[in-house]
Amino acid sequence: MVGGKQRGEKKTKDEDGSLKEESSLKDRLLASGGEGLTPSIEIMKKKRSEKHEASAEDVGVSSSRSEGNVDVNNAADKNERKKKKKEKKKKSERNGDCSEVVAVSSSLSEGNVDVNNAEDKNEKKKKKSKRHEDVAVSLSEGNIDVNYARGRNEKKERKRKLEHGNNEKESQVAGKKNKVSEAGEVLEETHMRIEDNMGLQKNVHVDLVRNSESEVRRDRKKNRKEKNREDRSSTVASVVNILDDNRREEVVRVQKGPESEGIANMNKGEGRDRKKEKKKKQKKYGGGGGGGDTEVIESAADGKDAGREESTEIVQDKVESSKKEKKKRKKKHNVVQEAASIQIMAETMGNQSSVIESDGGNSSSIKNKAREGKLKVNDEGGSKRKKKAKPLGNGSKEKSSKKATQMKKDVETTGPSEKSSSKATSKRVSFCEDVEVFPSSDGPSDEKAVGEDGLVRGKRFSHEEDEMVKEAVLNYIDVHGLGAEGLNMVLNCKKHPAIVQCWKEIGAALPWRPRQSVYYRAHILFERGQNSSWTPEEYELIRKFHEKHGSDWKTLAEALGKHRFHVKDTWRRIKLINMKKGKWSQDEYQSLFDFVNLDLRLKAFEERKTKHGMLRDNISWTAISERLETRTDALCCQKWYDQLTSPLVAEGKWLDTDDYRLLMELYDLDACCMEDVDWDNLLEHRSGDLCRKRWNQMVKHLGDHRNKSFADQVDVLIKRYCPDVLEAREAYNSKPAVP
DNA sequence: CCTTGTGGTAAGGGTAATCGGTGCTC
DNA sequence: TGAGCACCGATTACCCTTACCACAAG
Repeated sequence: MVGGKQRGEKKTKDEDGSLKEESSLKDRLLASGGEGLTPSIEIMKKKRSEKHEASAEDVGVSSSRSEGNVDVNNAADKNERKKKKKEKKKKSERNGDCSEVVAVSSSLSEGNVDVNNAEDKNEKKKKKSKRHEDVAVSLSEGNIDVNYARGRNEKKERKRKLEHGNNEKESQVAGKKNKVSEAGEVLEETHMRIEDNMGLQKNVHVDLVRNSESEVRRDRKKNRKEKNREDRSSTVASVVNILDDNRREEVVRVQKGPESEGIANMNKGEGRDRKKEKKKKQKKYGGGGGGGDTEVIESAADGKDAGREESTEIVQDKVESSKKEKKKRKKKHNVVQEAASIQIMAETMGNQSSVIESDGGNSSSIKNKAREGKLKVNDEGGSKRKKKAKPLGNGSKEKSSKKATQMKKDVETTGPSEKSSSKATSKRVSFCEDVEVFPSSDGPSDEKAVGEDGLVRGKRFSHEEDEMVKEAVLNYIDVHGLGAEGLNMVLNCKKHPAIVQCWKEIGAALPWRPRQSVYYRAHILFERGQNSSWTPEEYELIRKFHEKHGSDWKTLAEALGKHRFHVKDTWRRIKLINMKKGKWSQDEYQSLFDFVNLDLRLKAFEERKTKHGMLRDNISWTAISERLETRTDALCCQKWYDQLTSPLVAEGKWLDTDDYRLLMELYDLDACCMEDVDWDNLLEHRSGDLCRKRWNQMVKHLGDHRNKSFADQVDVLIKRYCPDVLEAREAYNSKPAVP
């Protein structure tokens, strides 16, 4: 409740500030169906239509465009046939041997499907009347996904049944496990329902194919309408006014101070307010802020959820008790009870790894574990890597270790990291702010990872560094004779006044790293769970927990035997109610571009703040994801940088801003096909080959539009890459970085 | 009472690894 | 037509920093 919903509330609460104005700006822009977003396009379109009037070559253009439709249909038919064949093949394989299917079981893929199932189920509970509509929505991604999902669900169904059978056997042994099998039944029923829905979806499928065809026609019609729009100049003027207003507001805002922020700062300013509110609310838990909602939902839930509900209750009980403990800090910590409840959790969840080392273990055993690799360390990364290693990133081990020693030497001369508190050093690291030439996939280079204070930030811990951190902690325990409870004490040193400053000493072992980073890393290394995959039941637990208690990740993490970061990250992945999977739709692409463009535009009026080396454009992905509603922030970010931004940027051969220039030139040129373009003279500072290469990259992410005519493709892309964003980006980049 | 230092935590931007689908070639 | 392979996109897990808070010591 605290996360998404509270954000929604907050937005409405802040209606007096400029946020409202900015959001209304955005609303206005979006309400105009993207037209308002593209003032420069309108200007260009006007120019272009004038050009058309002057020349009499329209016939050629339109004929070439009409060819696009034929291609689309042919391609669609071809794909259709292929898919049917594949499906047949898959079906026969599935019917062949059930046990094979079980053997194939992968906990990860299981998780995926079941999450969807669970989501579907929730939806059904809440909106039973809308059942069929929901199915249609979940399927709206098209034919491929329907078949794909169906195949996967069939597999899962069989697996589920077998697992269910096992659960029944176990249930005779233990009463608690009975509840798990009940939950299994619920899941099974969900599967049945989903399969029923699949039947319906088969029928929907035909319509979808038809729709996609008519969509192409609709797009073309829409494009023509847009071109004929007469009121272009007024739109341009209004948007320019809006932007000017925005500029003025920005000045006022800077003068007023950080009172309210736009989408670009939504995560920061607003987030802070939210945090404060959240804290207050969390303090009031006992009274049940938001508990009312949950109760209603819970009472509405049918009895078959009892199994899972109960397991949730166990966690919640644990949460309540832990909160009481927090309140009565001076009370003795009841280790036995905690361990017992964790044990129950582990049994209920079937999570063998959930038994965290609450007893701390003795230092020697920890050492052994660490050395034997029982405590999971991230050294597998290097050897396991199949994929092409990205050039810089983590860097090779030798390289990083050499660098580390070098840095260590450097820092030792200047003294240990006494000044390493985040406030003292924050925003002092001047990493590459030149967005265009930032190697998109590499992260900061080693040199750039070293800040003015000589501390390394934004660079992953190497295996050697991990070992050093572990060694330092264990050393501290040995030297101070902390014994069996040592690790526990160090990781919770605040509870032990005698060693409250232990991190000063431990952090000194890696003087080139901020103490905070060492602290963080040590917690990860010693606290992360061994079982990294998530079960559908765990997903459901997180949802229910968050619904009731908000972001108290630590408590939940303790109960689940996982690290709180990972619990939190998992929540980030599952929190969107309308989350979509699979291929991105054109609408999603367009929306992503619109929101990123808006964010970049707003940034043009902001100070250019120096951030740490891991950040690139500092785009507010969370805010964008919330608006997009169908993809998580991480997915948006990844889509943007991995696919929509050219890999040529990483190679230093291309700039992000060149995308805009290229498209503007192509739009002006109004060529019918690629051959008509004089690529060599398109951009002054880029070769023809490069321009063509980048064009081909852009076309790759046009989805259905890939089969359209060249001119139509330019139209689609110019709508995505609004030319006025070029100015905004240039304006932002030309500003001096503010620490 | 104020300031400073420290541990602790949530939030958020970003990366690495893996899996499965797709398309190309033979 | 189908097998084999490489590539690419989607997904998941994980990383790391920052901002902020609470609390204790000076």
